[in-house]
Amino acid sequence: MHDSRNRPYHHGDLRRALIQTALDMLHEDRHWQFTLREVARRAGVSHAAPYKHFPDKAALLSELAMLGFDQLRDALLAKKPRKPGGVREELLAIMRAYIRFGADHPGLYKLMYSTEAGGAVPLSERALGAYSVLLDALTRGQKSGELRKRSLRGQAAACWAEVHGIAMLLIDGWFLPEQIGTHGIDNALSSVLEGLEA
Amino acid sequence: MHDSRNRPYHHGDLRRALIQTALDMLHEDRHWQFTLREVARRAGVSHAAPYKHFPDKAALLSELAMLGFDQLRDALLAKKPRKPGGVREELLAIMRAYIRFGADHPGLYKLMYSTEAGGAVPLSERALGAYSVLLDALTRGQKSGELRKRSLRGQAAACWAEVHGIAMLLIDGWFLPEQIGTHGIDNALSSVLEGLEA
DNA sequence: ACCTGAACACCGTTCAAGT
DNA sequence: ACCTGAACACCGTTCAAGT
Repeated sequence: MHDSRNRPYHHGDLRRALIQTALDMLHEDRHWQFTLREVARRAGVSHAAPYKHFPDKAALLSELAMLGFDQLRDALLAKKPRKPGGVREELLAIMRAYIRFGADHPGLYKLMYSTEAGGAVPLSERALGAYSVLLDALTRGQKSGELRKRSLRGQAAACWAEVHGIAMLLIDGWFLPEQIGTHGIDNALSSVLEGLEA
Repeated sequence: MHDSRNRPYHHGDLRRALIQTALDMLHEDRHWQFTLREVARRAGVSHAAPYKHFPDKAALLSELAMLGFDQLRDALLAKKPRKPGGVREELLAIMRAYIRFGADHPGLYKLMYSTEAGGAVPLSERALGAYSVLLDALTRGQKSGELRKRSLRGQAAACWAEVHGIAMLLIDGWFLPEQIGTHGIDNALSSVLEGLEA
């Protein structure tokens, strides 16, 4: 009962197709409350087919979250100024890129941080990839004397919480972009950075 | 088919009982993914009974979120230092109380900020109650000259995002309390405040 | 006025059976 | 090896019927 022209019984790469379909839905809906059956439907397979590639729905969500952290790391690395410049500029660029990633991928971003979704082990290897971009910049800042030589973890926590907070508030509509704007966000980021500077 | 001794057919105050039961479950489970049927079960009524008091599940969640913001406002007001003191001490106390509220009521806190849950209008009247505690302190700080005379909204955004970020990261297990600790959190808060000071 | 029980259209998940 | 279709135990929601 399948269309033998362009839908063979064996899908070929259903695992990848399911992931891509889910990513599309994550982007359309701005949240991760989609059903596994709907993903299967859009991928053109029966609702039982996904279970041959993922043990359960949580496993698919977890996979998506890990891919999200990879994308986030890449987004942060891409925004690193190529010219030497000050560490402050670099940190600002990283934090802006972080917030933009959240605003651009609301569903995926919320999934990445939701324990209900995947039971992803906090600070798993994949999340550390993105985190270490921030940590590296702070380390350089302390070495060059631009930042106070305080606990790296504390400084990282301050930056991370600020960008995570801004991203979440933006995504959930608490910061109206036309009210707070890029200007207001930059002010908030500057406040945090000034507190770290020597 | 009901127990006529202590469970009359007419519950009496089922609406309040449903809210209290849901609050209990929110506290037990650390998230708001409970079922309405389970709330009804624990309240000792049929799964259809809640619909006589709330149009749908979202309405109950919305009610819980609004009560949460009231509680948050009370928690912030309770922590205001009674003696004059500096605005910095006052802001620190407010921010610490905010984070503690989130850590102490993880399920309720996440519900309050989740758009998926209630479709609660962002910055509704009830949320403004808590927000204005922060805004008032910042206003006093600008008037007394302790804080730079910049955009109030920007300063509030910086503080709010920081405490919201810390609360969310704590709740979801990204900040291990034994690793970051009260010390690390205070450092993060100080970084933000120093950026606001004149 | 307030609550129940059956019913409907969904889920996530399992499993024998098909190709 | 990979997918389907029926089945099970759940949901949220509705509605006629009971008290």
